[in-house]
Amino acid sequence: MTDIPTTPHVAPDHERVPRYEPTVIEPMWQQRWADARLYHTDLEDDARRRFYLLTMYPYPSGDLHIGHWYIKTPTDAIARFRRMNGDNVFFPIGFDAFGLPAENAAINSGVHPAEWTMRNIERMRTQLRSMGATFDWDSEVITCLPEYYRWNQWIFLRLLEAGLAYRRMAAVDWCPRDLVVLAREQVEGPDRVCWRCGTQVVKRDLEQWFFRITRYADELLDFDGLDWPEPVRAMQTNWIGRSEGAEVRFTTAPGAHHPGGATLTVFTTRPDTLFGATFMVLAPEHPLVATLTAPDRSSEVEAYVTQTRRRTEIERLDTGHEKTGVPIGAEAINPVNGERIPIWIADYVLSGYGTGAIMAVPAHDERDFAFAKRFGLPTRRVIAAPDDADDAPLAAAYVSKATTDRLVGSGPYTGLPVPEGSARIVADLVARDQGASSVTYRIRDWLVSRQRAWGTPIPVVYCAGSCGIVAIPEDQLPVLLPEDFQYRPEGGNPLEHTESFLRTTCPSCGGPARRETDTMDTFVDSSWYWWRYLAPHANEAAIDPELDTAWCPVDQYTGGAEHAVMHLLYSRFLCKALADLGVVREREPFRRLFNQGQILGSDGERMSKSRGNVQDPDELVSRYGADSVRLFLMFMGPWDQGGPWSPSGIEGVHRFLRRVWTVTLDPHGVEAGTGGGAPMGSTLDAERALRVAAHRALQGVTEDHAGFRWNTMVAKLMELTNSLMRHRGTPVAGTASWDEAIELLLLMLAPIAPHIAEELWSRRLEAAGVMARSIHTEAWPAFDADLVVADSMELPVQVNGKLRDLVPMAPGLDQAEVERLVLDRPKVQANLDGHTVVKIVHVGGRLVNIVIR
RNA sequence: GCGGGAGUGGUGGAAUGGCAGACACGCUGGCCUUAGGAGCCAGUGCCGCAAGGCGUGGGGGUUCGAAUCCCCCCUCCCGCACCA
Repeated sequence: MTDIPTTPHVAPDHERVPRYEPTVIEPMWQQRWADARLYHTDLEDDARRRFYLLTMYPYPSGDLHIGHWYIKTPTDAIARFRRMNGDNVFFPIGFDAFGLPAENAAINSGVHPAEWTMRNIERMRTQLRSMGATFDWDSEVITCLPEYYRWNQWIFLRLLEAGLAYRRMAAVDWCPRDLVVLAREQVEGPDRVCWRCGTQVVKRDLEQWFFRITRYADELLDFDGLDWPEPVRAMQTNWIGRSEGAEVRFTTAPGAHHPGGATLTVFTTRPDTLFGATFMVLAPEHPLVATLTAPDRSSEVEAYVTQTRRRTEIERLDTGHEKTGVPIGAEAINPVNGERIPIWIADYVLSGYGTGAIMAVPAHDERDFAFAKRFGLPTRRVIAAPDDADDAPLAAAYVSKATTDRLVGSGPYTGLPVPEGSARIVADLVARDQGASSVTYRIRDWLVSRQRAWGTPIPVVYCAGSCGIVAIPEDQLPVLLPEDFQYRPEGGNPLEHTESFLRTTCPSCGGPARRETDTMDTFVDSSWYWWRYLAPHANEAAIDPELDTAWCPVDQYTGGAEHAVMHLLYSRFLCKALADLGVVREREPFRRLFNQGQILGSDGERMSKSRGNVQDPDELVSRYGADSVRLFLMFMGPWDQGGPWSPSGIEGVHRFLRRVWTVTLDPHGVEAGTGGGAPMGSTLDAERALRVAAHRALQGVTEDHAGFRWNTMVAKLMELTNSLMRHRGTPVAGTASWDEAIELLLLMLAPIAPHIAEELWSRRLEAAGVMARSIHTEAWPAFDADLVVADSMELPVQVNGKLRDLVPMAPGLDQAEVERLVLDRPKVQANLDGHTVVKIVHVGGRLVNIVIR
């Protein structure tokens, strides 16, 4: 405990107690904290334990909304708590400053994206400061500045060298509204809409830059040692979509129009069903379709391929519609039994997954079953449950993978249990060079090209001579964005029309060359920004290796779950790639991740201007103060849950803070209209009760910090305040015990309601004539273990598990004494009447259960 | 369909094997006020005058004891979805 003397005797005259005016004290303290550089982190300090606390940096839209408060102010409470516990906390902030909204604003209003962005940043800095959060502004990162994006370019070149960045033609998703391609992760929902603007995307064939995230697919599935929420791990795992199975090589049978013998490889997760394959299906885009199609089938096949190409992806992926397809007039030979099966094409087989070809086993696959039924193709059962006959008829596909199932009608494998049969079939295929174990993933390489001007230029040129694609040498970075690009009414990428940018010389041959006009996906910027916070202005390197070693990985990251398969997956990928390149040390960027919930409007709907349910934080701050907003967001429920805004709820926490104010500054006050009702018992007993209340609160609050359980933490502080309020105006007020309780209350309040805690703390210091010092430099107190154990109690007594009585007794009695006291009670006796006591269960002095018959 | 999360008073929620409903909102009554959308006190799960009974989405089970653990089912939210 500290050495603060007893409560100054403020006159119990209400007029003498100043009002709680958060709008006056909050800006004042924010200024003083900034002047004192209270939250600048000395990154070189290795005397204290380091704690890197990161919260997702905002996009500078120009307006901070309540969601920013919901993630950032509790994160600030973590920072403040850890500092009080002696940690050297690094809690930086910056801006994700490239991106489309700035360009859209430029197109609409003519203001340059850089100007729009920097103006918004200026405004948002003020708003962020109004939270009273302890951001270290000295480390601010702004991604649209050359001192940042030149290192995006440097990273790009390293990836290019390592073969982790490449360019290829691909059918990509194009947003017709934003006029950009999108990464697969950025196309959402069954309607295939742009993640940013909600417009339905279309397919286009374009040359694009990719990052080879697929190389890390397996490693990205490993979350070992990471403390991450289950939903995000599940989403990433799902997204990566690892499937184990086998590739099986079929061959084509000779036909009138082709000699046969071509290899057709299929991927299957069910090699155990190979004997049940009754036909084969190729994706309409499969390269062998043209050569295998029989002449008399070609017009129908071509028509189907054309139709497929014309159909939108939505139609094609709609699982509801009836399956379509056509036979191509060729046959494949099943490698296990030499059987000839017909080859079809159908759009339910996707060219981009597996080998773009499947063996169809209608008996054991729902889709194949539906297809076979539609076109009258045969169905052959090859798997049976233990109780089924070998030829039990199938009303639907039997897709069970029960290990007790066995193979039937499968030649030499008949009778084997499924797992063994599967393994034997694959082993035999491998031995005969007709197949191999295989793993397939659903994740695709990360498409990073964007046809936009407000982003990091991709640092390559196209040589007009014979050099081809040439990387800009490292010492010529950054490739600066031109300042004079102009938006054109017809849209498109202005860089394509900016001659000063476009025309350059080839670094290889010195001849004329054209610059790449694609810029990078802004998710590249956000995939490594936390390293840059450590040395935002360093000219020598993107990442300082010593600071990386000292501070990374990030200890705690907080932000929304909406980036589960975008930002959070890209960041893990880039970390692993940079580790392989020797740029950073660790292979995972964020040790512990927390996703807050979403704040809804008071109508329970998503906040939106059109619904008119938006809560403007600035307005709330000017009405209630930042501390009340912070506290309400923490009090409304578990942090990961979010929920609707409640206008009366914030009144409730504001009322609580006023009570804290009153009880601290006016301990002897008595409310008009009450008798000043002194609680029962002696002052000594009351003092002890108050100390017990304070130390129990401290114990609970300390525990709640570990799990970010803000709601119960605030509840405990309310309880303590209620206890103090009950003793206000009694002889207990102003005693040493009272002062201890007040002091603990303020210290516990400091991380979550930093302004009022600081103000009340300073007033107490001043009144006591002690030199001023910030409550935020105080140590987190330790609770007194003797006080938190009960010294008297009411023992709950159950009869057959139902509560029947509460028996007052001293703790520490032995079981015989407890039983005597309990069995003496009339209420207990009444319940035992006419029954036999079978046994009495004692639960560690906390409860007794009498079992009767 | 697959994966994940959740279901408790009028409301937000608390309790993760041991007194269900902490804390707060709202509501009711009272006090005090020139007044108050301020402050203070008391009450508030449901049924019942009471004694008492019932009660954590539904059903079953394990246990001396279940909101909590197990099995089956229902509902809602999120993500993925013809991925072979």
